[in-house]
Amino acid sequence: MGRPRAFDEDEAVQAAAELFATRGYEGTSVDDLVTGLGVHRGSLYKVFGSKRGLYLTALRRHLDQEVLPLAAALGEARDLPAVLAQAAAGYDGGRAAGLLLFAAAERAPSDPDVAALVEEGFAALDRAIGRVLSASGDPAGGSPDGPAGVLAATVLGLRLRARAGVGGPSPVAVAALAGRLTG
Amino acid sequence: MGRPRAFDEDEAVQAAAELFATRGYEGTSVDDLVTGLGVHRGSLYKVFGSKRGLYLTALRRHLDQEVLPLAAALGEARDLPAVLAQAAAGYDGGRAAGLLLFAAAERAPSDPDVAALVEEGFAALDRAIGRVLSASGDPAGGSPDGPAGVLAATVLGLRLRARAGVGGPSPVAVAALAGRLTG
DNA sequence: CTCGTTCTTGACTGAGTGTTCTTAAACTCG
DNA sequence: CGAGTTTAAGAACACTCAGTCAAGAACGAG
Repeated sequence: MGRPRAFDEDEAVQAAAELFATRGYEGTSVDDLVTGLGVHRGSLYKVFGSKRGLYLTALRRHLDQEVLPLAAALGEARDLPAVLAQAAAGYDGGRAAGLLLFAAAERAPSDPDVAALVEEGFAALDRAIGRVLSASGDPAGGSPDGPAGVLAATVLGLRLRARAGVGGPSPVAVAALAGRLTG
Repeated sequence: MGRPRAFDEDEAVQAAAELFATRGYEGTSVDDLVTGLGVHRGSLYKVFGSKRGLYLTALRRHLDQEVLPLAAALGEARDLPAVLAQAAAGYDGGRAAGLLLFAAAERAPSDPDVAALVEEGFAALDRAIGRVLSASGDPAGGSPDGPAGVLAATVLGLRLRARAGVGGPSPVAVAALAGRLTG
């Protein structure tokens, strides 16, 4: 009963994720969200409670629908160079690229809830790369504080360079370096 | 002639760099700067023209006095594992850690002047690591699109993880992985 | 001292911030 | 058709934003 909702909640969250991923949390105003999502102010606050609530929802969705599935797919692979090159090129298909990155740099230091989500995303990347390393016969591959964490950082750093848009290593160079570790 | 300036310009720029590095560009208001620097609004605008002008000055100073000297020092080293571990732990001694990181993620995509400075900082890291690789007898060490760029990305990613404060690889793990590349 | 210059000071501007409120519209159920 | 409930709509809230202004204070030069 009651008046039916005139917008799709998941679509709105996804659109919000793209805005936040592009301009960051502080750089995205509620007006931007209202315009970009086509959802009225009052409705946003009724559903998500606050700008921060919408942000957390968007980040949660980003993890569930983009990061974790890709991490799972990476973990199935056996070829480390290909995995790293692919992950660095676009861990989420470019849809909301940068949300996790931005969350880590901008919000996590001062927002524990964001930090928890960021940690979850990082851990998923660690595990996926660790699985590939273990499958390649790497003895320390599965360790939490092993090479997997460092390589996950490499993926993040490559995406940061790509985001800054100032040029950086090509996928070939990434694959070449990864080849040295396995070969 | 004229009334003498009541504040040290370089001190003010450094304090601004620390604020921007902590809260980002959008997250730092002019009021924050006025309070944190102890310099009056009008004086800030007279000297730096705008908030953006002060930001560019702070980033420029960060590169000149923190990033470039450290990159030069790194390039003198011969031990890749030690270099990477040191660079990842604190490429600027922790003073304004994160300014370059934040600039790359937040401002570079939409501000060409910031992008140019970020590129300059990245290139310095690339060259420094490339020099170490070449000194270790790495054939592709000196190439611009070689392993050095990927390892510089690793350093950035490690600093991003550290900034997020959610745990990450230890310096030991970093050194161990670097050891595999040289040994 | 006076003049010209530079810097400081504090109040001020209009636009933008996240959030809330009231009223009307759209639906289900009896 | 109401009654009850949920959402949409638009205005309004108090506050903060980046940036400006005119007036005065502190200097060097003549």
